[in-house]
Formats: sequence, C-alpha cells, structure tokens
Amino acid sequence: MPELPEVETIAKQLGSVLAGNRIVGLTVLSVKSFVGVKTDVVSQKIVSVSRRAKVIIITLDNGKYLLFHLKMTGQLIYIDQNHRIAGGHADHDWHAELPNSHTRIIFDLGDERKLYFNDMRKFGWCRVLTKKELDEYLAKYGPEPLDSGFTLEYLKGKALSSKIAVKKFLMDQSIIAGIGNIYADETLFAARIHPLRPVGSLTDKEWNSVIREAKRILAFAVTKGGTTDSDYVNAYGTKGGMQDFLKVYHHAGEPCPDGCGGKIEKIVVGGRGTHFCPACQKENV
DNA sequence: TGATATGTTATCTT
DNA sequence: CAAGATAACATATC
Repeated sequence: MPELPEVETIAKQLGSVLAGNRIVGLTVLSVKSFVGVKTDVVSQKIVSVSRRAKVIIITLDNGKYLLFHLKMTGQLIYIDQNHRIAGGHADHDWHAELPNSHTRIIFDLGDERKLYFNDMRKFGWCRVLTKKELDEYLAKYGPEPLDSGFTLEYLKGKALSSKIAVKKFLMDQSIIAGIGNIYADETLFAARIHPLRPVGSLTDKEWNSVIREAKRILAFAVTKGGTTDSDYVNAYGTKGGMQDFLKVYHHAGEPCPDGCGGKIEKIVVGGRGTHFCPACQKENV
C-alpha cells in the first residue's frame, strides 16, 4: 500500500529515467483508470516527475500534468532494455510479463521503452490536469510531514478539542499529506500513544513525539524504499525494504519489540486494521 | 466459502 | 448542523 515513502521512491526513480522522454503512444485498457483526453498526452515530452502527498505528478512540456494515484493496488512499472523499475503495490506483476490482466494503461515511449500502469482493483487513477486544476487539486492536502509546516502549532490548531481518534487524524490527508495505515501505526507505537486517544487530549510533549517519530520513520523509510523497490532486470525484489523494520504493523500477537512484556494487539479504527502495544501505548493517561 | 486487505469518498447516523 | 462512523469501490489471496 503505497504511502509517502513508496510514492516518493517511485517518483524519484521514474524521474531519473523518464525526464526528457517523449510519450509517443498511449493505450488505455481500462476506461475507468484514465481521466482525460489522450491528445493532451500523446507526443508530449516529459519534463519531470515529482510527488505530493501520495500522488505522482508528471510534468509535460505543454503545460499539462499527468497525475497518478496508486490507491491500494496501483503500480507503475517502467521497462527498457536495461532497466525495470517497479513501484507501488508489491506483487508478482513487478517482474511478470507485461502487459497482463492487471495492466490498465500503457505509455509508449519509443525504442522499446514503456511505462505500464497496473492496478488490480482499479481504485487507482491517472488523470490529466491543467496548472490551474493541479493547484486546486493539491490545495486540499495538508502539509508534507517531512516539511517545515508540520509543527506543534499546526497540529494543535487542527486538533483543538476534537474527540477524533489520533490514528484517524494522522491519516486524514487534508491535515497531513502522505501518512497511511502502516506509518500511522508505526508512528504511534514509536511515540507511545494509543491509537484511540482523542486528538484533543494530547499534550504538547506527545505531539512533539508524534512529529519527531513521524519524520524519523518516514525519512528512514524513504532511504529503505530507495534501495529495494527498483533494480535491474535480474535483481528485482517483491518486498519494500521497509518491511523488515516495521515494529507493530502486521505483528499482531507477537511480543512487543521493545521488550516491555506486552503483546501486540490488533483492533479496528475507522474501519482499518490497527496494531499497537497495549502496555506501551496506554489508552488512559 | 468467505473473511480480509487498503485509500478515498460518498453517505448514513448520532 | 456538524462531527464522527461506516459503506462502497474491485478483486486476489489466505
């Protein structure tokens, strides 16, 4: 499930191979997955690839923008004679023959170079926006957690006396951009805060822990994603590198990794699986 | 067989 | 009315 570090990684890696390429052909296999007019894209040159929140933004030289949201199972896979770069939901498509049954859009870059947009569940999308539409779209997102706008004052101003669970708050993209289920759980564990705590009840000290741990974990994950999400054709992996460093996510029933003697529990918060250590992360302070 | 997984949004409830 | 909760989306995997 691509969150900030994975999207950042694939955007960075795609940028290094895509910049300067011209999109010579566009094949849409799933109408639902592509929102826009093909002629806005075909024959345009790719200027750069960037990221905001969990969205990948490809800047075209006609002033239009190609946006990708991978949602849960979306993937972008670039193939040329020497490279295969895969990012997003990790599964066998990363090294399968392409196109396949999950392929929704194919960008033909000429000379046997192709960019595939795969998405098993078709929740993800690719859309074409003008500069104005892009600005409007991005305006609804909160600050990037790795940027300077992610501060104690900002979070307290948003939380006020709200009773919403801190985990849901962290995953609200209009408050903070890019944090999803995995990193919300990991951040709260590292900060020793129970996921159901009402945001309005957090102390300054706790907020500072959230900020510090979120930044630390996300920045670390970006470095991990950068090492394993992509590679040359004979050495691709099917797991994000961060997998091995997650402490609570997907570890329900196991002893607390910090050796407190507690056991990791799994509950549902906002309809999402939530993992935490009941001993380290107390509900009542 | 059916429960489960996840991001976002639409819709329902309190 | 608004904050909060839940359903819906699509489908492969366990």
